[in-house]
Amino acid sequence: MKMTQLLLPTEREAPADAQALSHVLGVRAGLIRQLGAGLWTWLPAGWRVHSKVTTIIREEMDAIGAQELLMPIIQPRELWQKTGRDKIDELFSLQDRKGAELVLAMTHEEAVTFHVSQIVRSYRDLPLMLYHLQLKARDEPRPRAGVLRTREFIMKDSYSFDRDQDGLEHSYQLHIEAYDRIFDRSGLEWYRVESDVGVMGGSGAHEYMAPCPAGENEVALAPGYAANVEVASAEPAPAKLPPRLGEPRELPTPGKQTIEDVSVALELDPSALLKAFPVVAASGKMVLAMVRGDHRVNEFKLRAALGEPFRPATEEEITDSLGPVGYIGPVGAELPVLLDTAVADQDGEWVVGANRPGAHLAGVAPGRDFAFESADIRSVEAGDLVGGQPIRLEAAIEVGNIFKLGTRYSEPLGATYLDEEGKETPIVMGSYGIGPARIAAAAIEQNADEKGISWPKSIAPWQVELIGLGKSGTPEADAAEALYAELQAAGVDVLFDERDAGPGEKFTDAELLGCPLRLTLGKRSLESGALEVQQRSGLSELPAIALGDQTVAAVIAALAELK
RNA sequence: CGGGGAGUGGCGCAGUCUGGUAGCGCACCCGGCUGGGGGCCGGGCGGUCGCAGGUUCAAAUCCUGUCUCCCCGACCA
Repeated sequence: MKMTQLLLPTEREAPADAQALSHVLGVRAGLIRQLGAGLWTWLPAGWRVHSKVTTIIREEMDAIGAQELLMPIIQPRELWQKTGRDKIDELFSLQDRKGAELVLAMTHEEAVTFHVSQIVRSYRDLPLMLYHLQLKARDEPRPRAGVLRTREFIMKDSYSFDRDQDGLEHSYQLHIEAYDRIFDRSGLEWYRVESDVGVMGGSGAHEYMAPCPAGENEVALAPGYAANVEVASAEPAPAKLPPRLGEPRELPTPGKQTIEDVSVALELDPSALLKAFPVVAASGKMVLAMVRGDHRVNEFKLRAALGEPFRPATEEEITDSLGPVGYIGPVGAELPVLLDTAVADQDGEWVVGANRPGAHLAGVAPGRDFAFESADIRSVEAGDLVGGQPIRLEAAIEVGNIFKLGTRYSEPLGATYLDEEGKETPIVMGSYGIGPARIAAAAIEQNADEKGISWPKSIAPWQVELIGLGKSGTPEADAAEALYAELQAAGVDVLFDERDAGPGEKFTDAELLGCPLRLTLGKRSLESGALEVQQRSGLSELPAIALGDQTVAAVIAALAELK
């Protein structure tokens, strides 16, 4: 591609409202432009990146025997009513001219299951894996960070259909292998982490996380361990408890309602206090969840422990059933107490609210002074141990997820088959997503420097950028033109900057755009008889390549050396 | 949805408080010079100041309403 024919609107300055690196550089390098909130156009160079990512995805999905198809984004609402997903706030809704209710698909479980339910009749038709690359639309409450969280985006989603749980495990394992290869080949640093299965149930899920500063998620990492903080479990540092009292003793704490205030007033470490978190479950049951004062309740874990969604209790509910907000505790409470394992597993006495204004109880021992059930309901903290190793927390963006659905969709949509005994059985499903745009954005975030982007070779818009110096008609410009033609003929993925512009402008743009290998041909090159070669990563100079019969072969060899 | 901020030429911004001929840098167009890190000289094009209504002799500027976008949080299969 010749630069003069390319729509590549590079910008010297960052858009004023951009924060995330992938947003700033995506716009400055001329890859993407915004149309509205969470609505982005991929310009030619950016679309090349996107296409390279989707090509890798297709190759690896095909390699595990998945078949590509294409399903509509506009779908009858009725289908979504059958699975109950028509209630989701993020679902875009519309009507046609006849008033028929339609939705814009957020994913395609309903559609693919609908088809499979009609087509698949026998156990002989299974297993089956289907995928497509299609737009998803989500009415996000808050799109942000350029292309990282948008209202419309292309997603690769695949679906597996098996006879039973064992079959699902196998399909799931195939996807793990394919996904590992996809993210490796895309040049990302990534982790496969355990994730929350969410309210939809299912028997297991993993997320693929790419660490980057603009990431919206946090992952807990230790040698041999990686999990979304939503589900991560680790061993906490022990609470720093004062000497035992042997029985509860009331202490006056007027005006001290927060963990911090109470711990300062009593001269205790926050871990010596228990934090009470009253919640009301969807069924109406009220529960007093308790964690250590220095810990935080993890909503995902708590929901899992309760077995149903919940909301925090209102101030009125708290006052009616316990005591004044700021002084509530488990002793004498009429509510079931759900105590975090970090507390339940340590023998000792803690400080809790006395359920009376201006008072706390010290010397309270779980079990002796109040009954409880225990569960892991706290969020891990940096420094907690897993297998004796401290964990660290890192921001990351979710670039893919894999999910064991079970019969969540096959049952409501009637996707069944007849087994060997002629018995009607629901199909066991899995679903697997990847966001190519997020892969591109994560690659920018992970590899950028102060000059611009530094693409992994596999997904760079072009692998090579050839910069021709000197205005057209000069010998050096002619030589550059000739070299470009030879590179093209040899199948090299090359962008040729033959603009009538100054060298500074060309170099700066090349560094912004971030093609892995830069070739420079100017008057100086003709004098020395060699082409200058620089790799974008680290901006380090590589050995010059002699101009002549072997130039193209040498360029291809230099390219092969790059990661 | 709560909090904060912003809409003035393609981009980045000033001007708004204190109403009086719409400006600057970059980009763009023409001519010339320069030609290995966004170079120089000269001449140009381009904006009903987000939108609607109001106040006024006069509104980018004051008032009312409204739309859009961004950031933090909530939310997020």
